[in-house]
Amino acid sequence: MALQYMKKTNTSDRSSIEIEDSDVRFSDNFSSQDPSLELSTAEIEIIKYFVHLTKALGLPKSIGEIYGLLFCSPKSLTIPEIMKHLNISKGSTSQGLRFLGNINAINISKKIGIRSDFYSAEVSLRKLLNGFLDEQIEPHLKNGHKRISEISEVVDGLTSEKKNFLKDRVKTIQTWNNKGHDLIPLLVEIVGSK
Amino acid sequence: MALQYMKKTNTSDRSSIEIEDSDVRFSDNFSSQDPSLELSTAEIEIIKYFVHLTKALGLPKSIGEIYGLLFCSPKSLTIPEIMKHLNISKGSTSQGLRFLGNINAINISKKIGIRSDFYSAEVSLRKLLNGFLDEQIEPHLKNGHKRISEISEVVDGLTSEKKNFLKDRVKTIQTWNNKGHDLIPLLVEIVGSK
DNA sequence: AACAAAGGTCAAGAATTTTTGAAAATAATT
DNA sequence: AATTATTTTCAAAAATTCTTGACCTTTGTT
Repeated sequence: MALQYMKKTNTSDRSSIEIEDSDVRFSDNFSSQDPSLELSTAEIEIIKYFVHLTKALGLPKSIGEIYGLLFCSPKSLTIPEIMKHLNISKGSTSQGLRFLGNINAINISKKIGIRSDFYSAEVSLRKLLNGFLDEQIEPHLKNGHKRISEISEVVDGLTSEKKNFLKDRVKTIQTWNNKGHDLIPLLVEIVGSK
Repeated sequence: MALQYMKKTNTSDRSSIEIEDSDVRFSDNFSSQDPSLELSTAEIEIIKYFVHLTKALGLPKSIGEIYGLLFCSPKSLTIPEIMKHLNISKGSTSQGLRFLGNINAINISKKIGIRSDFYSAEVSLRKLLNGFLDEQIEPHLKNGHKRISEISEVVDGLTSEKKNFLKDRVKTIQTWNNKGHDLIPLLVEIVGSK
C-alpha cells in the first residue's frame, strides 16, 4: 500500500507512517561478498530512506534502492556493480534504471575504452521534479482530460432527471483537471527554484 | 503499479497510461439486481474515472468506486446501499469509507429516526487537497525529517573519506524535505483558491 | 432483556505487482 | 563473421496488497 489507507481510527497516537523497512536485502545477506562492495551503515540508511520514499510513491523498492545507491556514490556505477552492491537481479536493475531514466532521475555516461554504461544520480530537485511530473503526472492528466470529454458526451445524451446534476459534477471534474494541469509548471518554478 | 515504471523506450508513441479498467465489477454482474440500484452508463464511466485516479495514486480500486458512487449521487447513501450498488463486500466498504473519512473526502450525516450513517462526497477541491496532503503527505515528510536527522548523526560519526561527500548528500535531502514541507500550504492556496 | 440491524475486524483466499534468471538481442572487439 | 561483454526481455515464481465474509461489537427497538 503506497499511501496509508488503513489508519486505525481509535488507536491512540501511534506513528502514522506504515511502511516497514525491516527487511532490506543487502543488509541481510551481504557480509559474505567482496568487501569492496560493502555498504556502510550510513549508506544503508540513506538507501532505506529512498526505499521508503519510492514505496510512498507506489513504486517498487528496487527503484529506491538503485537511486539511493547512486545517490550515495561519488562515482558513477555500472549495471553489474549495482547488482552486486544491492544484491538484486539483472532484470530488476535494468527495469529500475529504465524507469529512473524515463523520469530523468539518473544520468548515463560512457568512459573511453570501457564498454559499459555508467549511471549516476541526478540531484537537481528541479530536474527530478520536472521529470517526475512530466513523465508520471502529466500523462495522467492528459488522459483524464480525454476521459472527461467522453463522459461529458454520455451525460449530454441523458434524459433522466439526474442529467443536470451529473452535468454539474462533470464540470467539477473538468475544473479539477484544468487546475492540475496549470499547476505543473508552477510547481517546478516554486520547488525547483534553485 | 501505481505509476508507470515499465514504459517501453522504443515502442513508438503508444498511449502512455497503463491502467486498464476493463473489468469493472458492477458493470459485469449487476443486471440481475434490484433495478432501483442500477447505475447508468454515465455513472459507471464517472466511477471508472475515479477508479483510474485512485489507482494512479496507488490506492485500491474499491476506494475509487466508493468515492465515485457518492460523487454521482445527489443524495447521501448508507453502507448497505453502497455495497449493493457496487457489489463489493462489507469489509471493503467499511475500510474504504474509513480511508475516505480520514482524508476528509466524504461527509457523514445522520437522519432522525434512521439508525444508519449517511455518506456523501466532499467536492470542494480545497478540502480534498487539504485532507489528502495533511493526512497522506505531511506525515511522510515529518517522518522523513526524523529519518534524515538520524542519518545525519550516523554520517557525522563517520571517519572514511566519504564522510564529506555523504554530509553534502544529507544536506541535499534535508533541503528537499524542507521545500516539500513549505509547499503544502502553498499548494492548498493555489489549487484550492475559491 | 432479547432481538435485529448496522458497522467493525481480521484471517484466509484472490488478485495484482515485483523480482528473478534464462534466453534473446545488441554492440564492441578481434 | 565469430566471439565476448553488456543489456533487454519476458514467463514463471515470489512477494505483496486487496477483498471477502464469518464473527464480533455497538446501537436502537420492542
